Amino acid sequence: MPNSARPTDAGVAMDPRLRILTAAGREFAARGYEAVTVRDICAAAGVNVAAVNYYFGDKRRLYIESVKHAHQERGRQVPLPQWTEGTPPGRKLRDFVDNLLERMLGFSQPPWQVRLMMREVLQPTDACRELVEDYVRPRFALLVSILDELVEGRLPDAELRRVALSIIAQCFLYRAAGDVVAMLVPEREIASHHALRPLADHVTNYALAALGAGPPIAVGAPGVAVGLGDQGRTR
Amino acid sequence: MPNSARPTDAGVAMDPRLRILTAAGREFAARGYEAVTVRDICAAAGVNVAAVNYYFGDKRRLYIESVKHAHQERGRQVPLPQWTEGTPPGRKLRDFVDNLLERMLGFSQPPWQVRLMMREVLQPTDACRELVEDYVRPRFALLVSILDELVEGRLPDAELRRVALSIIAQCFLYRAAGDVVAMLVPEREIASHHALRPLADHVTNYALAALGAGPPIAVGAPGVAVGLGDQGRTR
DNA sequence: AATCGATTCAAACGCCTGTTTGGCGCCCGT
DNA sequence: ACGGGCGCCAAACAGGCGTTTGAATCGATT
Repeated sequence: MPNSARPTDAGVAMDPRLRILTAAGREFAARGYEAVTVRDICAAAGVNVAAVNYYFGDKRRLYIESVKHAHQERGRQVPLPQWTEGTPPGRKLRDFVDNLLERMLGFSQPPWQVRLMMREVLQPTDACRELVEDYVRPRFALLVSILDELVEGRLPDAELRRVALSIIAQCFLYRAAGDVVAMLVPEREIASHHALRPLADHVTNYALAALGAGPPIAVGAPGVAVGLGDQGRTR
Repeated sequence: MPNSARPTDAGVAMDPRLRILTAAGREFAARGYEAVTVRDICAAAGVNVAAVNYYFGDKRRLYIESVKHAHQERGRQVPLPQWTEGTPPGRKLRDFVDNLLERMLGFSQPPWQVRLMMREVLQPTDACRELVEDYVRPRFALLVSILDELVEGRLPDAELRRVALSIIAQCFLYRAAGDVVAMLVPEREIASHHALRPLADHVTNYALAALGAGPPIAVGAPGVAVGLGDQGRTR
């Protein structure tokens, strides 16, 4: 693996392998595996067609590598907040939802990586099982444990898992079906009610209310959480 | 091998146009537009390759037609229940969720039609906007009106729409990401907690509790709705 | 019987796909 | 200094793609 690129080179030209990897991720995310040609990717990455086979063997393996790569990148970009011993579970839930939405909708960075992983979720391929075990399951377990803490052990695990899925589902919808949601909701409402923070508050309050750990959904200032119940509260 | 089918033949051999339409729907639903070849479809439908272009012009238009066809078929298969004047809104909500899940998961019939429409939702093409206006929007409006009735006008429309999306999201998750859900939940739990009826109850109860129109999620017999609140109740 | 339009077919048409090839030039170890 | 190997490339490859063609077949009408 001696490399011809000047080791001190920066910016524009990086490791061709990496250029291919990110270009492939972007393309696959946007248009799907079958619709993207090796030539597309190589053009976008500024390398020769043969480079894909040289570095990755074939298209399929490039795809799998690009999914893994995107997943790693994403994990690095949006880490979970650190909680102290005394952090109340309601606060943790709020942070968790906030973090999940930030990851999925990614207002602060290009969300193509999530879109790529979303494809795996929607139609699992070889890369999927690995992705779930490494990335999804620990998160899911964390959410369940937060909920458990929240209801102080009053609910069986099976029930907790269903509630956890209900929470994830709401974040999932906006990422996976965002285009359709935008068609169903008046445009001005998107900005005011469907931005990241208002959404996170809605999902959290909805869950807290359903669990009896917060007041019912009520009329109030649209985004700002209304009535924090007895739980610790956000920023 | 010239077509032996008498015009009066039943069952096996029907209008070739229709055979192509359903074969195409099945294939597109399973593997996506790009991955499916015209030759695949024609082989499955038992017609010559040229038939696609003869009846539909080209592959793209066949795809659009197959989406529309699947949508119509699906609507015919699972009609909404009829409500009388006095039906309480809680009951309506329950029926609505039940119906939505039945449509989406389709325990009673092959769900490939839903899968096809799901593809449109996840990555809209030309067929999508039409699909949303004809099929999704009226349903969505109905759900919002049920919720409005439920809270007796105490919530603004924007809030109602968010709650409606939260409900839809939960049904959506199980259809779109069913494979991953199955990986996250213990196998025996799938049958007991994630069958149609228990799921519908969970989603409904979750919503009722969040809106303050029912008791919080509580421990109880796993599937059967526990505590119907003050709302009218199911079958 | 002859005619006509609609339907079906085998075969072929370009084009584009993923992949392979063989050679060119550059760095690096000895 | 210099050969060997590594990275890179233009070009070519075989096969599959969507689509077109022109003739064969059929049923109903004249």
